[in-house]
Amino acid sequence: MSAPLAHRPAPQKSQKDARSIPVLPGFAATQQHQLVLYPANSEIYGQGEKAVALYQVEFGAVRVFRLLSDGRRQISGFYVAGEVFGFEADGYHHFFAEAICSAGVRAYRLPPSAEVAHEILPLALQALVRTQEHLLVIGRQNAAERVAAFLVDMMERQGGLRQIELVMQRTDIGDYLGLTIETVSRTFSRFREAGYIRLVSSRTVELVKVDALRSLCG
Amino acid sequence: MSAPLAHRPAPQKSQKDARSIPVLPGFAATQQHQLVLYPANSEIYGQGEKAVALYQVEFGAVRVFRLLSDGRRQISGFYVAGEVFGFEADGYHHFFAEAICSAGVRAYRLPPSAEVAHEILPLALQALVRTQEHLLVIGRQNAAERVAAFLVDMMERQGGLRQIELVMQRTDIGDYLGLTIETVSRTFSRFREAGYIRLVSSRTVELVKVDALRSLCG
DNA sequence: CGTAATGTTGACAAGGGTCAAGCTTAGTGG
DNA sequence: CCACTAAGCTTGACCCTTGTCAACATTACG
Repeated sequence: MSAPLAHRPAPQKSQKDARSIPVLPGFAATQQHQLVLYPANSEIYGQGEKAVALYQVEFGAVRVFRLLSDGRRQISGFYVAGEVFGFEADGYHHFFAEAICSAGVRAYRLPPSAEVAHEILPLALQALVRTQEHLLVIGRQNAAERVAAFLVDMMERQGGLRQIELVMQRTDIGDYLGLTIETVSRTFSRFREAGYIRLVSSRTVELVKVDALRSLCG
Repeated sequence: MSAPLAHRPAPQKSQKDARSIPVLPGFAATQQHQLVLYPANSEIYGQGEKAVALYQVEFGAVRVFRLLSDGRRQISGFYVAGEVFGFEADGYHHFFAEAICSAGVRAYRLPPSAEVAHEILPLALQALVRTQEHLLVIGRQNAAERVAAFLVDMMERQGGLRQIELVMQRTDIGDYLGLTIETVSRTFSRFREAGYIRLVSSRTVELVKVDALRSLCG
């Protein structure tokens, strides 16, 4: 399951450019950057491709993941409006990136010899710390702790509002947390029964007892 | 278990400086860098401390890890001669670093406004990719696959020799792979029974069937 | 309204954790 | 040099969490 979708619909360049997300500092208006629209489940880049740009989400959401040969998938991160992804080490992508839902992504072409390194470095370091913290969740926490950490993280990334929209489906959450969809679903149900959350719909969650969830995260 | 060791023996500055590890490019001889000796199990830095330097292992080995409040530990990486660690996002350490065995570590003081960003960026990106790949191992592979991946990785980092020295103990391997020491030990035994490895001693492993191990990794 | 995709729930199995005992090795001191 | 000790490692028995398989419910969509 969860093989990367084969189709890659031709992304469209955006015509209008009314932006709420500021251009990355260091990439002045003269620099090459352009907004591209990706339909839901379309590929933004694939493993093995040459890495030519950094990407910033303008709207929608993106998943970045890796696959094992038998199809097992690990999502290393979700990215929503304002967040940057696409960091690669040796000029080639080691991961896949796909739009979760219809998404606008600004591609910043990388100058061959990066004078923008001092702009990119903080972003890369932040990504590194986030990934290492995720490693702790995956490596040492149980299902309830992982889901709680996920919900709290999502809440904080959506401005701290108690009611959050999960753009991704259960499969994505499972592959992000190293769990099966059944375990994710059951954990949601347990949280609902315990009064920690309210499932407005399967994709809309109200965090009722944030403190309880937070204390679960360790 | 595995709480960070409280004692922090005063590290000694090295007198002689016969080096096999080249100084990081960008940190010229004029830059501030200095070799420090850390005894086994001594702390190099701790979570919450101000991050003032990058570190490169000259000899010995280092573990970088994070703790949950109940003592569960996740080692995000091991570092041996030539490897660099200590990347942090916001000026403070989010992790602990300890010498596994007696280790020489060169500390590169970070200039406040980093002109060396373009030197550091590739290292940070490499660390990011490594961590994301480790995430796949932890999140989606079973015990045998994790241990196989660990052994193959260790082999490659020690020059590809079939006989490798594991400087870390089983507890460290477990906390790196998200497993208990018992499971690590049992998996080693299974590999031995299957003829994949030979346990010369508990810390010395000969990889007899590298291909078998490699195909286990996915 | 019908169909497919997505999500939920239950029964069962298995992989890995926990607890406990014993073994091996290294270090220490008589 | 050997005995004692402690730390580290291995192995076994048992159990629990999570995965697997299956059925069913719900939602989205044509």
